[in-house]
Amino acid sequence: MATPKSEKASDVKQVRATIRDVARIAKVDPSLVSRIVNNDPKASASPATRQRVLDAVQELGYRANSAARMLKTARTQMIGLLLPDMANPMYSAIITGVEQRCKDLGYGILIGDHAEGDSEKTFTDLLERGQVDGLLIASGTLSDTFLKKEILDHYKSVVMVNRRVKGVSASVTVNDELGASLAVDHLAQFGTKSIAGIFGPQIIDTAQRRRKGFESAAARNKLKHTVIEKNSWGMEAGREAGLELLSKKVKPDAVFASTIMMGIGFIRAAHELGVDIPNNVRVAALHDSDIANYLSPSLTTVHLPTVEMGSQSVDLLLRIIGGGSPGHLIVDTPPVLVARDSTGKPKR
Amino acid sequence: MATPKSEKASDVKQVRATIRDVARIAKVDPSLVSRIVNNDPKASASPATRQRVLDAVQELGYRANSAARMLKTARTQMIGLLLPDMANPMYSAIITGVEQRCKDLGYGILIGDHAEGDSEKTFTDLLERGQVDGLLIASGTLSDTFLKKEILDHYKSVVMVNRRVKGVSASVTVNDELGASLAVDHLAQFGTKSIAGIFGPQIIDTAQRRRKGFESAAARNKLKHTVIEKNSWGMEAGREAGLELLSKKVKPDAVFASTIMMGIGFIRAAHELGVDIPNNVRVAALHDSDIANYLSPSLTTVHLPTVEMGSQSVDLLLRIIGGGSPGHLIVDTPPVLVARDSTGKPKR
DNA sequence: TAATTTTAGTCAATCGGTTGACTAACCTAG
DNA sequence: CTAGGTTAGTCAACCGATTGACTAAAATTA
Repeated sequence: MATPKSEKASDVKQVRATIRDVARIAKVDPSLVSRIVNNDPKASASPATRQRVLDAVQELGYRANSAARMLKTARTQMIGLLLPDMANPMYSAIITGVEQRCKDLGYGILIGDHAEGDSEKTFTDLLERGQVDGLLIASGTLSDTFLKKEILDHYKSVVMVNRRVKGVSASVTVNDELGASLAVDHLAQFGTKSIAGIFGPQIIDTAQRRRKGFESAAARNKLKHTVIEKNSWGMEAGREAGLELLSKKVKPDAVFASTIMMGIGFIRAAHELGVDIPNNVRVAALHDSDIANYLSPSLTTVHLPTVEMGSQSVDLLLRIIGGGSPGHLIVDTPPVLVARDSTGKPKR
Repeated sequence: MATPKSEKASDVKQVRATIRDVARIAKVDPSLVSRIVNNDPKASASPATRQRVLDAVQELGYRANSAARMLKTARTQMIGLLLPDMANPMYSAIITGVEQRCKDLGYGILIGDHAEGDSEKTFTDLLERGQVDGLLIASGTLSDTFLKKEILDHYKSVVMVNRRVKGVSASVTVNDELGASLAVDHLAQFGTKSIAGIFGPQIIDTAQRRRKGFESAAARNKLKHTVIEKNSWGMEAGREAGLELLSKKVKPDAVFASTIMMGIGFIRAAHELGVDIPNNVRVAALHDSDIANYLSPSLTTVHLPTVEMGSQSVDLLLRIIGGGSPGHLIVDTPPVLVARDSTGKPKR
């Protein structure tokens, strides 16, 4: 019988090395291995021993079994991220931020995308599986009362992202109000007399803040302003609002779309009605995304620090998990106006 | 001293009931509880006992600790999903499918979004943490050789989504070739003489299949056809291709964009050059998404069964995890043309 | 009725790491 | 030279669920 060459790169699924394997090779106790790989300050090992352990870890490609660690420590090193809709660029920016930060901190992300309707099941699943140390909720669609009830029931570490819910004591938001007013200030520069704002449901605090920014900036700029409130934040809502506004005899000089999706819908409506942007009406929207460059005309937006919002949500959540105090954080990176063709060149 | 009312709804984080708690209340051995809750056929319990156990489970709100279960069974009930870019509607459709199926089957999704560059780290992290039973890779950007090397090294259950890689024995794709030819057939209906196709890097098999479908359909329809190969699949690549094509003296009558993002970029280029769609040039793209309705003109697309691709990937992966044989699956839901304004009305 | 099978359930080892308590050897200071 | 303190490391009890092996009683069969 031929001697098997060696164990390397065999066709057999390799059995993962355990801490005991490492201990055996390094000739130490498993507990010492554990302490060394985890940088436990209580680990006292001579440099030589430490090196032996590290070498053994290297040689075997040892990585702690996360299930065992979870079981013992009651920590999963994972957080749940609940989103309504991955396709929305706002949310994908948030994910990016969450992902970056989690990667740095060695946390995994368990995702819960919930399309309309089944939201509640996903949500409770994620919680009840008990596979996450905490939860980030970036959902504009779940109702306050549902959130409150479930969250309080399960009493978990939860951070709301881009929204605040009464009864939930932690959130991370951006300065929506300032963002909205930047857009309005910009729109006001063109000899503008009247402006319309298009908003999502005002039951959501984010929409309220945007509206507040819109109204105060409009007033400050002495613009005649009107508000349209739709019952969603999407492209269709923006288009509908656009059709309403632009089919009137007196059209507004400028339009503020409170979400980029609404801005896209608005541009579409203008095309349908043959209204020229920016000559007949100027438009700016909140939240910047690459797509804004590829619309015709390209869409002026206000860049919100959404990626930062994502990463700071992670920080806050982990602080809470670690026993720290919750709180309501507003990302301090300021919104920035990104002027594009939909607002044309400023007069004057 | 006041007697504490009861344990309900206290301010203390509730300790999760363990299987022993259930066993104690139901007056049975923990092992029996385990067998009953898992529908183990070996469980033999009288109806009365079974009911007592079920009641106790209910009463305590018992849910098995997943870490403990993972540890013992060496199954995590989670799969990893590696994506290059959540913002791309193609990928968000895939996620939707994956999510739906996973939810039905009680699997969790550990997400790995990898922006350009750090791809490799995310990838290996996900694998090495050993927190997933298998991996779905829907990345157009990771190189074949890297994938092959890493995958073979770790010898894991892996399914490629929307792409095939030599050396990886499982994949799920859609009928890209048919999709492309549907678009070309449609574009050929307008007295079209010449057509151009815009593609991403032809090292990726998906791009190759699309090109093949384009060329054979163009030939079948007796169209003079040219191909532009860009080194990415995004909006900017589409725009650049558009600028090239449309600034020539002789423009093609029709353009096939092999991705919707390229289609968006192409429309933008046409606007920049003042070329009217569909009167001067018609365009259709592969992959349908809501955004297509809101472009101006709205974009004719071919709907690909991307959601199905996602869910069928899960099925295949779980089959492999369960010891089944891998294979290359093509989703059999056929692509469907969705005619919109960018191709105008058919002549004749 | 005695032998055998089935039913109903229990026992105990195990998965792989972690962590408080403990010990033996060595070092330092009085 | 020895008490007291470090240093280097070991021991063993968990964490919570699963599962093969086992037993006692009940039901069936011969």
